[in-house]
Amino acid sequence: MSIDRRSGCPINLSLEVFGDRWSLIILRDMIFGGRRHFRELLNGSMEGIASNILADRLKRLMELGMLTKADDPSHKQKAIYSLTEMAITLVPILAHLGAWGRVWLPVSEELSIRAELLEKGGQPMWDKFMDELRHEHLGMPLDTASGPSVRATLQAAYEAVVASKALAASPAA
Amino acid sequence: MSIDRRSGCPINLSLEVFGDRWSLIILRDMIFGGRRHFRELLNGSMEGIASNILADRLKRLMELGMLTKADDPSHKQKAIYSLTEMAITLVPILAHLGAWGRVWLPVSEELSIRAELLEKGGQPMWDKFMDELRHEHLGMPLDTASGPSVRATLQAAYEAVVASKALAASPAA
DNA sequence: TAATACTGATTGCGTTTTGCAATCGGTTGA
DNA sequence: TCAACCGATTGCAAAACGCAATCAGTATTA
Repeated sequence: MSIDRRSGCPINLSLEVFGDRWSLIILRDMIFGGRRHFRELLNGSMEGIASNILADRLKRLMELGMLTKADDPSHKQKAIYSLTEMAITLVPILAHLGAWGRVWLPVSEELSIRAELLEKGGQPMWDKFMDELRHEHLGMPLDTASGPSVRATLQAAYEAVVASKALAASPAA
Repeated sequence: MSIDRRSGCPINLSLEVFGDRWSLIILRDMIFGGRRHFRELLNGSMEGIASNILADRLKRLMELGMLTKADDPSHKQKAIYSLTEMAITLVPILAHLGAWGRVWLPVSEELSIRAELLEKGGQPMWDKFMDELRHEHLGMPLDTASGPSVRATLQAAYEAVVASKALAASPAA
């Protein structure tokens, strides 16, 4: 379950960590969707991840040091998953990945608005976002507590696009 | 063999293109190693790709528009693979991936020197590199023909580290 | 001219990983 | 008491993978 070590190349090792079809999807949902529980990740998954795959990937990501797990005080059986610093620093990679996909692949308008804003925001926005994630997942103090959170900003933009598309679909309603 | 389209999310679609253990490795060898032929990719692969997997991925990457294939005039049976613009614009992603891996994973010194230089060079170096790749693979004119090529610079740094490590291993020789 | 090596693949086969559906024992709130 | 929910786990089929052997055509060279 741990890393293969086919070679010591940084790109290869990175691929061995999240070079599959689900690991980055899970991290994306935790980072951008704010999901912390198994069921949130399972039912909220746009791509329809299966529960065994989710369980396997969560375990693997924990072994690799990308996630930690803790008991949720509100529910004895509930576990809460947290991003580690290692996972939080993926934000720039996810931003680039989204930007690349937006240019070259048949993305949907409402799902790409986040990537567009994140790309335009650039490093300052990524830094602010990572700072917020450190606060949320690692309990660190917020350095730059200014204005609405990056996640809220992205989410609001997403919902605005969804609303405007719904309006365009039934303008008389 | 084509894309799944589990969702229109840019990150998901990007993962469907190269979210496996080999596609990015092949592109890495073409971009940083300058490999253009099947055998070069097969035998030069540090991670030891199997020939059927290589054939499959080359075909898939062509279908996705990341590669093109042409006859090599020097050898009637030789095919030469070229990167498309779509693949060339992966350079910043590969740079970030390498930088992240260098920080968090057990990379080897000689294989991470390239990632280090590419990270330090930043966007200007990535632009220069992409310009060189466009020249090499797409026949475009070189906009910024100044100094040694980025690939040569990275390669020289790699070889210097290898040499210094060999010296350290047998100092009296 | 004949032998040898190299070209980009393809095939067969056994192993591993993946995806899906059903299910698990325990917890919670009504 | 009972249905809904919690994080998983299991069985099973399909796909992907890794490896070795092989292919036909081409170039090199003895």
